[in-house]
Amino acid sequence: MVSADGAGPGTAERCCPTLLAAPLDEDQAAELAPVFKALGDPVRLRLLSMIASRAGGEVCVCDLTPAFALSQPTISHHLKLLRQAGLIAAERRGTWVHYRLLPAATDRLAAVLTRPAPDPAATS
Amino acid sequence: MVSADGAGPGTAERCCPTLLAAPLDEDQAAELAPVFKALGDPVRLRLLSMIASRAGGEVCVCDLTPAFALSQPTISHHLKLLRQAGLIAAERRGTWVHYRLLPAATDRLAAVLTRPAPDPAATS
DNA sequence: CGACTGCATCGATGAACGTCGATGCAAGAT
DNA sequence: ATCTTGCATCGACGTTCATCGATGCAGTCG
Repeated sequence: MVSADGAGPGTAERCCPTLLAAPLDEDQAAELAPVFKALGDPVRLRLLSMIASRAGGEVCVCDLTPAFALSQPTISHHLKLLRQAGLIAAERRGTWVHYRLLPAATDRLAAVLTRPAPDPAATS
Repeated sequence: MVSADGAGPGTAERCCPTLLAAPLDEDQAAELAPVFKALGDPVRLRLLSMIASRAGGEVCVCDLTPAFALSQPTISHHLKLLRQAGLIAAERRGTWVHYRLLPAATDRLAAVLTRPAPDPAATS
């Protein structure tokens, strides 16, 4: 599976996926952009927030849909995009489908946007 | 009593809209989404990275344009979107226009995507 | 002064996106 | 088995986006 804070060798992650420290590689940009694009919609942002801030870590779709003035297929569509971006995961339990956050994704984005250091000994 | 950083109970959370702690407000989502949308493109992601990782903190457009296989108007368009999102700022010095990162924007996004606490008392 | 360079803006075009109603499928209820 | 509910998928429609060539504006150089 995906190693969130994988420190072991052989992982597909580079050493410094920090957007603010070194120029982003073309492949890295192509990999990161869709995830940011998934967050570039108010509805998806609120959906992710509702899922992530849930105590049990899981939310039923039946709790998400009535929170918006949108049709049920539209909410399902946004959830699918968030799922394809690797931000959330779905699990069917009986009649209902529960969604939960995949913290590795948000952790990665937060790391990408975090300034590593104010360059203490960085001369040339 | 604790008076360092307002970590006590009843802390006002209006200053720190953490996406992963509480359901995002509709207005907050509408304000945050365009910024994420600006990052949802590989070209803009690389542009921002090239600007942010510059030592002097400033990059001339003439250094950015030849780094892509795109026309100059297209690069200018992407820079405009990043500027409108509040991520970068432009300054004209003589013939050339220099862009620099606005760290407040990326700091805010990083904070939004950061998990506040690793569940101190909620471990099973 | 006029010519040239760097960058932004304009108008157009094809692709992608957000949204909807209709429909399909899975699982529980009767 | 049949009906009902919860959710995903499909097809369609209008809007937005990414990209381009052409053009305009600001500053420099000869």
